[in-house]
Amino acid sequence: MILDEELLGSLTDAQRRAVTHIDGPMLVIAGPGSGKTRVITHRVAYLIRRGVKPYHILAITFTNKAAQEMRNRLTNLHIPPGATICTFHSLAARLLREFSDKAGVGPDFSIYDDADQKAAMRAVLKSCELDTQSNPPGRMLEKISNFKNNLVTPDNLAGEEPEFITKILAGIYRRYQEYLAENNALDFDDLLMKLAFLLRDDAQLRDRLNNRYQYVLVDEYQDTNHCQYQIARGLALNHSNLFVTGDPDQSIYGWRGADIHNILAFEKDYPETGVVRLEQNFRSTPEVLEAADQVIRVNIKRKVKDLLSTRTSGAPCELLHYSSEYSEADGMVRWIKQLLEAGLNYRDMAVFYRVNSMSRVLEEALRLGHIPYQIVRGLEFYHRREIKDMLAYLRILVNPADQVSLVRIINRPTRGIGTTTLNRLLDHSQNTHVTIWQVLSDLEQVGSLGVSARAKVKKFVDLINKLHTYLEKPVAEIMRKTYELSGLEAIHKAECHEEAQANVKELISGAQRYDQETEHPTLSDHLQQISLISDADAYDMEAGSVSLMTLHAAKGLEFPGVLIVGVEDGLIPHTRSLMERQDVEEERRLLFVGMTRAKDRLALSYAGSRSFQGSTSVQILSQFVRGIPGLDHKRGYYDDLDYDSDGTESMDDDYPDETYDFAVGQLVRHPQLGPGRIMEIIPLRKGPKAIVQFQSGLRRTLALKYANLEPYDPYDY
DNA sequence: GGACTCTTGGTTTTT
DNA sequence: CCAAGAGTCC
Repeated sequence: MILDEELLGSLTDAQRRAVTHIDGPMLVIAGPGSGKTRVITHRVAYLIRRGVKPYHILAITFTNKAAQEMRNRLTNLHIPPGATICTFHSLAARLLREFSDKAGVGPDFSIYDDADQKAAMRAVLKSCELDTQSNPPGRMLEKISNFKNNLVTPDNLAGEEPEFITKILAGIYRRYQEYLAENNALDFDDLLMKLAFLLRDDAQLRDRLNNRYQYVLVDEYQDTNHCQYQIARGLALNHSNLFVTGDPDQSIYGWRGADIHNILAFEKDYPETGVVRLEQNFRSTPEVLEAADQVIRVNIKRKVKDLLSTRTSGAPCELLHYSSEYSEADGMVRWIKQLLEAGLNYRDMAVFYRVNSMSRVLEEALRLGHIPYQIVRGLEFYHRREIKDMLAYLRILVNPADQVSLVRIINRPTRGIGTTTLNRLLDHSQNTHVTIWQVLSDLEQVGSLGVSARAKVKKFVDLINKLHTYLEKPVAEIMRKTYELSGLEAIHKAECHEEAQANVKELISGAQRYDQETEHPTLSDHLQQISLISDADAYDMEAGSVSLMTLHAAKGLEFPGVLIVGVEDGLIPHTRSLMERQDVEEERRLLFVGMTRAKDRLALSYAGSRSFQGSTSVQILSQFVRGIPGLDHKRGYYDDLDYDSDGTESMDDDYPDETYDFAVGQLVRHPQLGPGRIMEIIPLRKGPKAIVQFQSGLRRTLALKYANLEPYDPYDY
């Protein structure tokens, strides 16, 4: 224990209490910039120094990137390796692979991404003779995803609701699951669901895993969904050494099934819980925190928490106003140059936006301004055609049952196998209940096939068989051979498609890195890892460039200078969250997360007009920011359109500085009408009126002055 | 069987 | 406005 001081010396009392907590459940409510990552890392280090074997520790992070970083930090602390540090999804993939017999899948299962899922769903709808017009695959999948996130199986569903629509959906869900099983494939949600079921139903396996992972740590617990909740619970059932950290104010994945109640109710779920609050913020200036607090404080569903900056006063936060997204983009370039002059490096700056589509205009401006930048979108690479083609070939090598991948490349490059031939093969497979690969291997059985078609298919089968012989080689080598022998390389060369060649090269060097870093590299394992890569994983801290990313991807990062663009109604909060999900609070949290990434300089910008899907619409400043004090409201410089013809400013007339006691989206109680939610606030000269949607279904417009509304909180803490 | 054009639809966030 | 899917023509 002599070593402890060296490890703990730099920590605050609260951090130290969290790090040194030994047995039993522990909840760390950690505000932004409170050193949460540090606490988790140090805790892992502390446990190991106390004699806990590294392989008894499981730390679950939100992204692969975060896992990688934690591993690096531990190495820097001279902690011996061996702890399992990964995301929920990679953990699930790993365990399902290890216990594939119990999970009812082949160990080399494919992991289907969005596009694969859609292809699978199309095939299912086709086999059910349903058209994709009235049954959009995307919507079906969204519903199915929700079911899976809540551990609802087709069987549960069939019994539950007798409604016609649900019945059809249950049938499709069932067929979809069967189809995936036939393909030896799992989608993202399956990974979690299968593991959760395994932990629930197989006590022997659960005990074994409880024994293996005696200390379980979960980061970003506020963004866990029901599946993940059950997995965490199952893993810690016997020892209760469950250590979770999170911040309810930073829960931004509700739309994906994340349930903020998991963290809010942790103390109830685990009565023995020790709780530590980390409220000091070491990251941001008081100015940044004050602005961020103004945004978040309006939320109802939260535990009130002060953000206490440990830093001295800095620059005021700016609010920049432009006429259009183009002048906003120019403004961004000027903002970057200003910060550069003030002594920051490009890598110290980041620009966040609500939707990916906003990056285009920004990119153009950056290129024009000769500013180095990186767009943090790791998935983009894997969505490219040439990469998907390569991966489809590789998947078939390890998982011949994978029809989705097979269909993708059986005629790519074109080898004369058209839709007719393909359909004959698929039909035969389905009618005789023989896997597609067996059908291909025994073409004589398919009577409907002509001689020439048969020869062409045979050639394809020979190709795959040939590639099979390389399967024991290093992964990079298999890829090289695949690229060459499949003919993909030839068509890329013939088409002078240099970008495609470069991308495949990049894919191969990724494999090379994997080969070197991994103890027992296999193609199958590498493919599964690739499937679980996320956008955020692409962020390169070392690069000397300005980072551009969505607000979601910004989670967990920090930058000396942050600019958030498009702070407008309709974007933050997004129109769709206002319409459908009634979850305006999550949008508020999203902006809060973005703002609290800033260490020293924070700027928000908005444009008076923005073109969107071809048409231009008038935009106004986000309701989240309207009227909050402490923001230095400026027009974008050089932005002629922002000035009236006489040169005077008129902005204050457009956006009254009024502050309301109530906000859109807020839950309120009316003395007579009961609980409801504020849908809209209309500023009038006589005072603001609110449109309130009551729980009873009634919708009324009330003058706030007279309505006697009071804040309503359905959740008691 | 394959390449090309036309149409339609879609508003976000992602493991 | 732009991409994916459907339809059309060779």
